[in-house]
Amino acid sequence: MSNDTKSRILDLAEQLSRRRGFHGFSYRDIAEPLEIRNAAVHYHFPTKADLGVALIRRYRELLHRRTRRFMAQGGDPRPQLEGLFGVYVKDTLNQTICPIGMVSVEYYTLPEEMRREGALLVEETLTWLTRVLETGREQALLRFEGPARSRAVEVLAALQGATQIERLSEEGPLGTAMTEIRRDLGLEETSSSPA
Amino acid sequence: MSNDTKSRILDLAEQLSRRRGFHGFSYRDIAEPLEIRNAAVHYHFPTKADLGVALIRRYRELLHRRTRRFMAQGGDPRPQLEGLFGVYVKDTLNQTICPIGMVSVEYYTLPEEMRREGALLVEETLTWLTRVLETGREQALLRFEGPARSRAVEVLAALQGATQIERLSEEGPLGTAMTEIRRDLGLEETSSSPA
DNA sequence: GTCTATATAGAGATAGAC
DNA sequence: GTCTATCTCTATATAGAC
Repeated sequence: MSNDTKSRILDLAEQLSRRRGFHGFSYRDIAEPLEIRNAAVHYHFPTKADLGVALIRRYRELLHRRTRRFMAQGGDPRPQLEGLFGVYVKDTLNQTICPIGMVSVEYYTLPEEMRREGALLVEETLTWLTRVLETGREQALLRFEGPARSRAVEVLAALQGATQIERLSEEGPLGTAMTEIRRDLGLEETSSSPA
Repeated sequence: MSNDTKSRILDLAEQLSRRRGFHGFSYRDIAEPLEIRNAAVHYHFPTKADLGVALIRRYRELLHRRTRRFMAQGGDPRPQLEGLFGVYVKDTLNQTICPIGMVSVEYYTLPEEMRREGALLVEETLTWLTRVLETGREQALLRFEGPARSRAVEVLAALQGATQIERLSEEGPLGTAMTEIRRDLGLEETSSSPA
């Protein structure tokens, strides 16, 4: 069915844009592997801006699905945090970066609506992460000073930056950053990611 | 003289690439404001790859000039650290990001030699920053646990990420990140950047 | 919903005169 | 060292048949 084609376009476009940047892939790069024509892609997404907006919007919906339960009824914040780390680890395995980094770097060349979607993604991510950190501190599972929101900003920035630097360094900056973040939050090293 | 043209090309190309990404500007964007022709730019930089490599190499040389004295004979590491912060603050004022972020995000679409230059820039920055942190700890001016190199990775990643997120958030993530970094390093808040 | 065919614009790059 | 002129390629996008 056609809905399937639309999803496959989105899947591929998301991978390509997060690997090569939004201007680093073309309709041809979408059409060829899917064995459809250029015009078929335009049928589903008339302009590239439409495609870009759909991409980020879908990513936001994924975030909502993953965080809804915690936002509604709380719970152990540690798996939430490790889940976030896992997203970035997966990105490095896939040679991708998170959409926030993509939108940030190409910001001034992107259509207005993509910028807005990117801003919403940042806001929603920070709101959730702030809640995770605050809950962890209340439950004495995390230990840190200052506003939880500020910590959330630092953690998000560090994860995003480290995932990008991963491409330019052989020493595993993401793993290093995660270790340091855990340390900053008073989280003892567990099974994964030894220093 | 022609040398002047070459410098002006580099100046403009650096600003454009760090504002819009390396694929976000064209020879035309260089030629027009400088009131020269497309071909004149190609005379100085035959290919865009040549231009990109020259850009990062020049940035590396700037880093060397700024850090040479400290690397040679040490000194107070605090102005070094604040100088680093200042670089990122200036970036947000200029609507630019550091070249590491640019190269990282567009990595898989960039010519091999630009990738290598980016990797060198990261390595040299981390070497210097590690030395700054280590020296600060030895002199009891900074307080943190774990390897200085790991801290350096986290700090660099956080600054890079925060500078990017600055474009997507109104709450001043870079200032927030700097405050948190200072806190993590046991640096008391001084004049600038209140929480 | 997908196709063929094509319009239009812009990119990076080069030849050769001055 | 800079110019005019042009080449080639690729991009996004659209018209209209099936």
